[in-house]
Amino acid sequence: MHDTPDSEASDQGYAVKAQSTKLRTGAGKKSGTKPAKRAKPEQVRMSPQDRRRQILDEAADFFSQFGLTAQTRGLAAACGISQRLLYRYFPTKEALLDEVYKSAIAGPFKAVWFAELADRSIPLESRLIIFYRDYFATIFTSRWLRLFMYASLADIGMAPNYTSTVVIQLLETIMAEAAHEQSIKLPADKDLLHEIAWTLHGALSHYAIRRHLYRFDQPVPEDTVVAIHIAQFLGGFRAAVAAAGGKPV
Amino acid sequence: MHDTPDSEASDQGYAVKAQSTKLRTGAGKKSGTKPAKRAKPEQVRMSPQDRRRQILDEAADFFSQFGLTAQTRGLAAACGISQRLLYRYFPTKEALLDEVYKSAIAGPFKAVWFAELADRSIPLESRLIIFYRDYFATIFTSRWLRLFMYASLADIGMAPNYTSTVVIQLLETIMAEAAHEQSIKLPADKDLLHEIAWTLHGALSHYAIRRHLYRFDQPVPEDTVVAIHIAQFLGGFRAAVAAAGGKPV
DNA sequence: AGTATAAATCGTCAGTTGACGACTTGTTGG
DNA sequence: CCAACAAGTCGTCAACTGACGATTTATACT
Repeated sequence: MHDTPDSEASDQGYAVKAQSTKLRTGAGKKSGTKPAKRAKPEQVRMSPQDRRRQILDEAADFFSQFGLTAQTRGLAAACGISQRLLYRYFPTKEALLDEVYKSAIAGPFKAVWFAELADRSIPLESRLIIFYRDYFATIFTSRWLRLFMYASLADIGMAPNYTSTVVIQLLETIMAEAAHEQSIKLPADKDLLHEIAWTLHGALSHYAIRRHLYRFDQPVPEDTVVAIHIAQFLGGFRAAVAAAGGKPV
Repeated sequence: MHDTPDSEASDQGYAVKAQSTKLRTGAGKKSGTKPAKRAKPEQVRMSPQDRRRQILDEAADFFSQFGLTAQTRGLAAACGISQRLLYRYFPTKEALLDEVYKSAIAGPFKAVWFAELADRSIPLESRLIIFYRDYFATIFTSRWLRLFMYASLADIGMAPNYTSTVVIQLLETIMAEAAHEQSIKLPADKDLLHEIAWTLHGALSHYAIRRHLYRFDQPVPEDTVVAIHIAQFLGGFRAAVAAAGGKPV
């Protein structure tokens, strides 16, 4: 009955396989056959804080993989707990999803990025390369992108504001730096300005989407792709600003 | 697998035969009550071809709006028919989804685009503007993008090949034209070459995603955005090719 | 009109799925 | 060692959902 109840008949592909790694067959928790070096080897019962954290982390992976419509029973199985226990930590599935969004989507953004992008002691091209390397490791991950996309499609409106606000700030920073380095006067229209920055950020976002969502083959190394896009952006910056109506100085 | 349910007329042969009375009644139920005789305004019973077409069209809208996990009962209601009738035209929900994918995702691509993009009697910038204007009206629609995204996330692998193959062809065409107009020698590596073209196509794809999936405010007119991105691409083309390792001539 | 055909509906079944009351059991402090 | 607290599980309900046999009925053709 228990023990991998997901029959292969699942037509939607929700199958939660390979979630074993539990091995919770009694065997006490002491005199571990496996030191594991973990301060908290494997508690049969966890503190509410740890359990909650574990559920949220597992849920981020789970829902990013199977979508927000995936079932709570599958999530419970992935956590190695009963489905009922989820409702001890979250009143409803939707409340759980809200928490997942906050911790896994809005959480990872770093404030340092603004400072690093504005550090004019380094060439802008280098700054951009460094920034995007980190951005790919933090934001443009399979988990983040899929969760964000599922949430966007579901129109849950979860926190589109926070995310978009931060990204807009990044775009403006990049624009200010590029304009400064190339001595170009930017258009006064903020929306137009954002659109120019999107030629870079959107292209790299789409590259990430291609990798993690469309699952296109991606033979070219990530660093090379980033370098190409940044070169393209800086090389075409003057032309883009001109097309947007700004006057080059 | 697309077999007809019982012993219905296998419409495979008809394809595009009956185009008559294609008057889409939308969803309005305001027309006559029971027409009964001689009244062609609203048929109580439709021909299998028309009904099938109607279901597929409605299904594309429906699933693009609510996702591929939306229920067949909802679709039936949207079509104004009983849920059971769906199974007279499609053996399973999955078979229906396959057909939707074929007709609404793979279908809209136009072969003319290749010819138009390669017409060197017109400046490339103009060709690209014309091409993307059409591409936005045909492919970068809310319906297409959402369906494609849902399908990609579900990993149904439906027909990623066809779509990606066509897009790759478009990318190569654009690259060949840009290289010719700017007298630049392209890198031999196809993957690298595609990546350069993606700086344009990916950026515009992402713009469309922003509009229809993320639902960002989009105050800048579409034509302006397209113009900016194309200017950016052509202006930075040489730099991008150089970054990719190609040698400018 | 009358009848054959098939377009369309009704009713229902079996497996899901979010939610939760009631019960079990590991852990802690005395 | 043991009682009390709470972490955790069991079983179940009601609504949902894909699928389909049985039945009704609009339409075309005598």
